[in-house]
Amino acid sequence: MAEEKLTTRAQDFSAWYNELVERAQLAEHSPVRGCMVIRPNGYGIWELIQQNLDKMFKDTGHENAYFPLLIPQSFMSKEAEHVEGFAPELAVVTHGGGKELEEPLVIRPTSETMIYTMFAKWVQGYRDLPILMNQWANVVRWEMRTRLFLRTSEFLWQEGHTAHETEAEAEEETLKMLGVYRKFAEEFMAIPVITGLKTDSERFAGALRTYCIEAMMQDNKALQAGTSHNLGQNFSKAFDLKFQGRDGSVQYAWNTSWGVSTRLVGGIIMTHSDDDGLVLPPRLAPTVAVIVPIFKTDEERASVLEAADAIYNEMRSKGFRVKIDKRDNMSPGAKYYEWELKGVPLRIEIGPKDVANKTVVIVPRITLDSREAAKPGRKQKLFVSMDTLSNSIEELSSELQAQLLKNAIARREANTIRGVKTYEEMKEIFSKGEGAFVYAGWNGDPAIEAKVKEETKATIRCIPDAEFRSAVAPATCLVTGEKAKHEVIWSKAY
RNA sequence: CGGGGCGUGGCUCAGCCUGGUAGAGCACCUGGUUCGGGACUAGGGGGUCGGAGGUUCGAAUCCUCUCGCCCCGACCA
Repeated sequence: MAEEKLTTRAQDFSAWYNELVERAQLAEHSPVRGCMVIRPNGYGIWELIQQNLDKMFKDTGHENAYFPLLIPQSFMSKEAEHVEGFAPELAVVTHGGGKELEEPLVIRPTSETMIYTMFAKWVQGYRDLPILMNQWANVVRWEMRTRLFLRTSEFLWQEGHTAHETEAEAEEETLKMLGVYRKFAEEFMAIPVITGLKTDSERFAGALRTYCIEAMMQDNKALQAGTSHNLGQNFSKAFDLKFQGRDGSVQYAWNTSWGVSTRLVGGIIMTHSDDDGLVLPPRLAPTVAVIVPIFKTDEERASVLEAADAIYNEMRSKGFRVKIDKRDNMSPGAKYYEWELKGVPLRIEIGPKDVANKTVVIVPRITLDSREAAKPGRKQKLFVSMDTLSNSIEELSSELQAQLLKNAIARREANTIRGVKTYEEMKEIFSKGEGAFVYAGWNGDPAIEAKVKEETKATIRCIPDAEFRSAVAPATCLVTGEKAKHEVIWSKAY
């Protein structure tokens, strides 16, 4: 017995998450309060997120740039709501080179103020628009309570910033990028998301409207996985971002900003992983398959390693992210547990019998409905030919990817409650720990939203887009009984 | 910032009440036997007990102060 088992999700979801992140060597707490060190296993996931999202941004016409970490404090206060929203969580640099600075510099919590200052210099006429830009960066928000990946004082993210000639164009861009996020969540992270509009209380400080993608974690709490803001002319007016229009008049530009962060890694963990450890969607797994050679005698060792190496080299040359585990101080069983903990989607076992048969055994990290069921209490074992191994890896990867999304959708639907009749009923639901997504009518009054938050800890995650709404829209506000203005989703959230 | 808990080899923790300058399991190193679901065995290396001050012949242990971390709450991606 080497390692003890993880705390299970049922025992303590929060402890399960923390143990998993550390034991799978994704990240750990740094010597600096609230900041995390992202280890290679975790950073590899982020790198794949970056690569794939970056391609999607470029395919939609955006370019990357980089703006500075430090922002003059005065910039922050130019937009009234913005400063109010971010002031409490700013880290401020007051000294440089041993001397007190004339004006303190804040470490960016987000870069609107710096970026629109620069955009203002670059834009004179309508022909200079649109500007479609993105940056990959770190930001700092001095959070009171932190959790690895989900909320840390410093985090990595991308922030897209655009400037447009018209309000309609800005709105189109805002929704387009929300769509990109949704596509990425579903196709790469295998996380089903609900798109929708934030209420005023959850809106980005300084935005006209904030749209979001919301996902349900395994404890039925919501995770805001990405946001896309229509900033209107709030920042262009604050930063004097003007252009001369087609009619000759001077106008303020229309801006959008949108971002996702390393929080997505936390979302992937909390959506798919199980009591054995991390489960990763193949498309974002730094290692898609690990080869474990098995042998007893020296002769077996030689032939098995030769075959395993051949397979390894062939798969690498074909571009598969595979690893081979040749450690000789560990039994195969111990290796299985370790790679399962680390979330590798496919395990390829190769022993003397396989070498003789020109086959390997592939064990998928989760059960695939598309394959023959395993014997009770056992894992699925798939015997595949060495000759067609790359096809098998491709097929199994996409089956596993699809299975994860399917499982996540099923779980979300099973924990979604529509048609709640009374507020008491909803209170009852949220008092029971498990949580849910509760669809209900709302009269649009922020005071009601605040009251419910106070009494249940649940908040309005979003006003869902049409495709997510109930077939029959709730006619009345669940709390007041007045005519409902919107159907909204209530949930506890991270 | 309020409430709770904790700082002792890399990790998890015991020792503290009833002071006598450290101990276990895991991990690590070396050898042998093992290896298709968490191996066994023999030997070995590594800590001055978060920090500072105090009491004492003597402090991981008692006292004071301090720093940090974790959990719960208010705030948030």
